[in-house]
Amino acid sequence: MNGAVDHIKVLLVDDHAVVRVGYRMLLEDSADIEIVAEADSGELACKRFVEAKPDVVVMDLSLPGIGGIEAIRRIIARDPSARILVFSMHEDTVFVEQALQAGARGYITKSSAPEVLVEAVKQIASGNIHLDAGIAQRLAFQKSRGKGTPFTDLSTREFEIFCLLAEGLSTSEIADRLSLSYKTVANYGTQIKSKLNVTSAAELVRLAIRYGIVKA
Amino acid sequence: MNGAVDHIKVLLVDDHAVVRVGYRMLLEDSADIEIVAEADSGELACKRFVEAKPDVVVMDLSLPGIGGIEAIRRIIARDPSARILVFSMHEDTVFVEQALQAGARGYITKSSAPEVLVEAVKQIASGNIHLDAGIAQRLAFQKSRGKGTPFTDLSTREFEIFCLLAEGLSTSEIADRLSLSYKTVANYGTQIKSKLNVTSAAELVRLAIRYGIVKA
DNA sequence: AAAGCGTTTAGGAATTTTTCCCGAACAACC
DNA sequence: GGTTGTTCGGGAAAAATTCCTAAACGCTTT
Repeated sequence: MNGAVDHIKVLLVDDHAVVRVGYRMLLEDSADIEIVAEADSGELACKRFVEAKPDVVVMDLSLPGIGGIEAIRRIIARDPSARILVFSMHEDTVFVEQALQAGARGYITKSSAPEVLVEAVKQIASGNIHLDAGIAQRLAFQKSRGKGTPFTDLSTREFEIFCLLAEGLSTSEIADRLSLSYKTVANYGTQIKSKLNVTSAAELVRLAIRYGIVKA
Repeated sequence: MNGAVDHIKVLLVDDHAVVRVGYRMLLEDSADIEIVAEADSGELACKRFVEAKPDVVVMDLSLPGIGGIEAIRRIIARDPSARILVFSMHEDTVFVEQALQAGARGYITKSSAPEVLVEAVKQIASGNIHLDAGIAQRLAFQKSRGKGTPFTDLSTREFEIFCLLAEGLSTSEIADRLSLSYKTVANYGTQIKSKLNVTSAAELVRLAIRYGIVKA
């Protein structure tokens, strides 16, 4: 089933037609790679996958409709051996986690050198996985302890303070509202950021919004 | 000075090499268009512009270093007749406003059909302006109601730093990226919050997300 | 040409916030 | 009874923010 594949059939998924042209040109420069289908939405990607039976799917995450993650999930549901390479502009580990959990076999960013894309496609075609080096490192660090949604290992109090921070309250305002020492809240803040693996208040807020905990 | 140009020399500016390959292929499919230079940063774009004297600059906005808006401003400062087409993934009118104010002659998004890019380059080469239809409509609608965004009284530099703050970069990371003193960026941060009438980083991020400047 | 204005840049100093390290109190659980 | 996790907060150092000030630059206006 696995092992070297001499002729690699690829399905390209990206909502920007111009970008797809770039991928196509780059990949077909390799004699053993052929683009057999393209899709500009998650739904279409699933349909094209069934039709074209590609060896590798190269997929952007930001897609109209069901989105890239859900598209991966559906393709994997149909064929658990599907080989999907995510080629996203998001370096955020939350996306990587989601993509891998959905069944992707690789994740590289659009900041990668063009050769990296070709290399990754070949790696994945032959049954390996391929992660961007920097991302793999961060992910490993993150995964060393903890799993599931980022919030599962927050305690009740931590989560409460997290929500207030995400809403924009200052440390002293929170201390006031919860009748806690300023120090306590400040220490919680540090702890929360550490647990959620973010370095700034901004990232914390975006995480909260992404998970619907506060609205923008 | 204007009128039909039989041979259009183009400068391509985008930080992703893969994407540049796509543009190049697409544009050079037209016999009368030639890519005479490429750049992957704002600074390099300015340098290449002086060297190559292109008829049209095709430019992404999200660039490392000084950023796309500032790059436009600098190129226009050198040559007010420069013809710059912005080819961005941001559909938000805030960016369109900033780009046009900086001197761009056109704005299309990466969701556009490939032919639109070619068409826009030709339009701009012959002295016209070219705005994506949907964007033009929204911009006109907004202007008609006199409903300015909260960001209109941010200067170019302020807006640039605002975007980076909203993305979650720390003060020192921004200083590093823009080659500015830490103090300068810190002071900008205070100034920006004051102008936008927010008191915390969290509120700033939410404002940015609400207006589509950064994604959650 | 000179004057005025806005923008960009940045230092000084005081203050506030964050971070890291530590420990106590308390409940729960095996 | 010991271990573990949660809550709470102090101390000290480090980092960030705020407010004030000012130089340099380009642009406009008189």
